[in-house]
Amino acid sequence: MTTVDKATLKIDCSYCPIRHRAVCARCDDDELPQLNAVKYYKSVPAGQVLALRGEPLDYVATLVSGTATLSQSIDDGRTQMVGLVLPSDFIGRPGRDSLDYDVQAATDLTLCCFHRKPFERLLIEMPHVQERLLEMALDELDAARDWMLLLGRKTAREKIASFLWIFARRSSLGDKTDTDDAIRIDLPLSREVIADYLGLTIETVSRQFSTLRKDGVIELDGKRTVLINDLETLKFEAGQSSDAVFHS
Amino acid sequence: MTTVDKATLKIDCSYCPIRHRAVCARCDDDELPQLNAVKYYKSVPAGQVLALRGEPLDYVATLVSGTATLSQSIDDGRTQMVGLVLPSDFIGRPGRDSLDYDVQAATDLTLCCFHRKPFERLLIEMPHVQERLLEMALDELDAARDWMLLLGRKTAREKIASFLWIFARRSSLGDKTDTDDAIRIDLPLSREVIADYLGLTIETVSRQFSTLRKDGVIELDGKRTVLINDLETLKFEAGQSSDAVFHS
DNA sequence: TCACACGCTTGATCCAGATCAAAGCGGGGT
DNA sequence: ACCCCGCTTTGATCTGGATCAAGCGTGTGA
Repeated sequence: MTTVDKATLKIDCSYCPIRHRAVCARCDDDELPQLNAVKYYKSVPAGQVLALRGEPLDYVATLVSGTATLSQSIDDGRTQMVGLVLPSDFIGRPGRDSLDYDVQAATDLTLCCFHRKPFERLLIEMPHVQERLLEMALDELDAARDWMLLLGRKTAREKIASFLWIFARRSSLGDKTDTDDAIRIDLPLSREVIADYLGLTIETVSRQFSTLRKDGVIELDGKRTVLINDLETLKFEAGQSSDAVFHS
Repeated sequence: MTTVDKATLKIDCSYCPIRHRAVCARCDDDELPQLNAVKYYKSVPAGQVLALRGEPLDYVATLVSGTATLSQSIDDGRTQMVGLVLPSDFIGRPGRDSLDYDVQAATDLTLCCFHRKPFERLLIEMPHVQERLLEMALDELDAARDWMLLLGRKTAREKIASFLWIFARRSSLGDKTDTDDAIRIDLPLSREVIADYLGLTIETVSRQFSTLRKDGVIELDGKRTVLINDLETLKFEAGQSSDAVFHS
């Protein structure tokens, strides 16, 4: 809504890097023009707030690049991150004009946006989008429930290990080098955001990073880069079984 | 799957007590026969496990009466409840034959079941069901995210108060006596299940109930019945703002 | 009628993680 | 080059909730 939005060149959906993972994943090629017609891109600088709890939001969007956070808070300042938005994830809620949490850019973002009303019409006209949205919502629900186990029952060390495990798994899938070479992770989040994500304080986060390093589970290269030598060890530290099942 | 299932008389959907809240809520009356044709009822005794993490489940269902729990656990025994299933809520995941968590009857249950495959066909044929399912999934996601704030950032006292607040709000809506008469809640859950829900131990749950009683926030009548004199006080104890927004 | 089992409460103690406090240490601006 | 300023690490201490350990009721079956 502020003037920070900067329209980006509109790319044809067929060249979109997340074409097969986003809300449009199930669309046939001949359905794409309909989406193309109403979508628009938006760039958002790191730190900007995209939506505030309860405030109207007139668009929905797919994240094309960058990382955003979803968070809830209590008035005394306590904050809990309730979701991480990664490329191909969907932002916004069709059928309601405000969200129950805040959305903020953790890095610079590129969004593929739709005004809410046209998008809701689209949902009815294109069942493939609706189906995919349902599937994505159910996946997010499963992820949220995994996170509840972490928040309610895991120790600080397990929390940090689980957190790293998520990124490690994601990047080791990316390169398809499924082997056990060391994995390098660039965390897009500050210690404070990590703490809010895990239900810890920054001091505890920092200490756990240090002890995991001393114990040889990880190596640190600067503040934001983590090297993982052995995925199995990390998985073990994360509390094992919970993340065992792995779909699609 | 075991022989404990007991078929119940099949009731016409139009007389169903949850007709307007469940997955069928948006269906027109002339769509109901399609549902009627494939649904079947099932009674489940308290304590029975409906589904285990990762094990195939050949049906999906709407809960008609009773209370069920969704839970995750780590092998060393730590358990976290990740959802409460109340009448009109949906159990199961279309498009996947197993769940990521365990489902267990907390009380005797009545289920309105569909075999999974026919239900998936139904979803495609009846967009109203698909739409409603999406809406319900998004509502659950919001609820899960509220719960993440509770698990990650609230104190034991706030957790107990929030827990009671959920039931209080639900029952005060039910009777439509929106006034501030004392509200009586019959908890369908044991202390152990409450503890697993809130990420606490039974001892802490018990102590917090006691101190809330001493502080005059609640009264206890037996182990499972709670009286709430003043909803506002309870809401305050629960950490206020977080639950402020209230849809539909 | 008893007893014993199970769910709950209450008490005593412990400890993981919070809180309070003080250094490091980059990186960007002048 | 230097100096802030914000982020991070590390140290010292405190504390809320966990853990360990008895009791207490009440319902159930012998």
